[in-house]
Amino acid sequence: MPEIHNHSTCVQTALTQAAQLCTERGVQLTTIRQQVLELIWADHHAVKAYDLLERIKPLQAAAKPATIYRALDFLREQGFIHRVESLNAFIGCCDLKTAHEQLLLICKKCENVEERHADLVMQALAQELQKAKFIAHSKAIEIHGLCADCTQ
Amino acid sequence: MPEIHNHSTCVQTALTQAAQLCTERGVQLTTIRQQVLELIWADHHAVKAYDLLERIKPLQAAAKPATIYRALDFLREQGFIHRVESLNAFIGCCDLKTAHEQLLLICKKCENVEERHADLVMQALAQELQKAKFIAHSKAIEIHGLCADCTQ
DNA sequence: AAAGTTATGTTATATTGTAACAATTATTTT
DNA sequence: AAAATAATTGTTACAATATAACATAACTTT
Repeated sequence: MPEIHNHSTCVQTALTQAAQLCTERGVQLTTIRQQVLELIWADHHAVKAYDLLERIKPLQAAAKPATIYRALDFLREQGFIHRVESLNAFIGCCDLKTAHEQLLLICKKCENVEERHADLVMQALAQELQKAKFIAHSKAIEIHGLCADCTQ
Repeated sequence: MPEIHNHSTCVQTALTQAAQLCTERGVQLTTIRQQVLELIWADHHAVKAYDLLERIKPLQAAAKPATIYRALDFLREQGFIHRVESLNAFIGCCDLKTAHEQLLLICKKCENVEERHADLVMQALAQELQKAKFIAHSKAIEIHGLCADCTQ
């Protein structure tokens, strides 16, 4: 995330694109799913499932763990969010339009998660996988440390 | 893992090196810790904490979750094992001597986990991190898919 | 409208991981 | 060797994360 960034635009773009993709794909962005997606986009931190559960309760009094996990499953299948494996948490995907692999930079201090394309890394990785004769289905590259803003 | 590999040698090396490093470092490779390390090295699959708990019970009747998690913490601190974040599981580290980053190739079929150095990937990653001005403390690169043996 | 599909409600439970404090064992200091 | 200190383990309880299974409701297609 650049220091200066208009977050409401950021969220609006994500929600609009998600809605559009759902229409194209003939799948339903139901109220619950949209609310979960909005809650995930509240900031650039990774959010835990049970935090989402607490946050959605004012909107969906009947919400239970399954409510959240089902919405998360859907949003992941559609590629709208990523699971941060090393945190058991979730973040909104910054680039719904172009298919891409995710390199996640997770700051220990501000807890922001930045998603980067990192084409060169992915290229080197593809080579390495070829060498290993390994057919990749999914890739998780998660780096923990300190982001640019937090290392002054 | 190469198809042909003498696993008992593989395990022996890991255990011997671990014991030696513990002596050098002045830390204790206690019975429990050694047993957990051996159980992790039983094969090249990632092992779950509660599976380890079941497997250690014949040897340590009093074993409880904390018993396992403490041993796992120790073994990780010493760099003898890795946590596979995307599986909530653990594997033995194949290279105790040279410090290195881990690229983990996780086969969905045979469930073997192969650890590779992947210097080119790490180099590209270092460049990307520099570009992002991100100071890395830990790196998890986990690829799920089909290994060479399972793609015939 | 009926049938089929998709989504949600609901209860219960499985899985993964930690906190806190007591008891024991190992190591260092006297 | 005895005492003091540190490290490890025992033990109980519980927190946090995630899924299964089945009932009900809502949409879609015919």
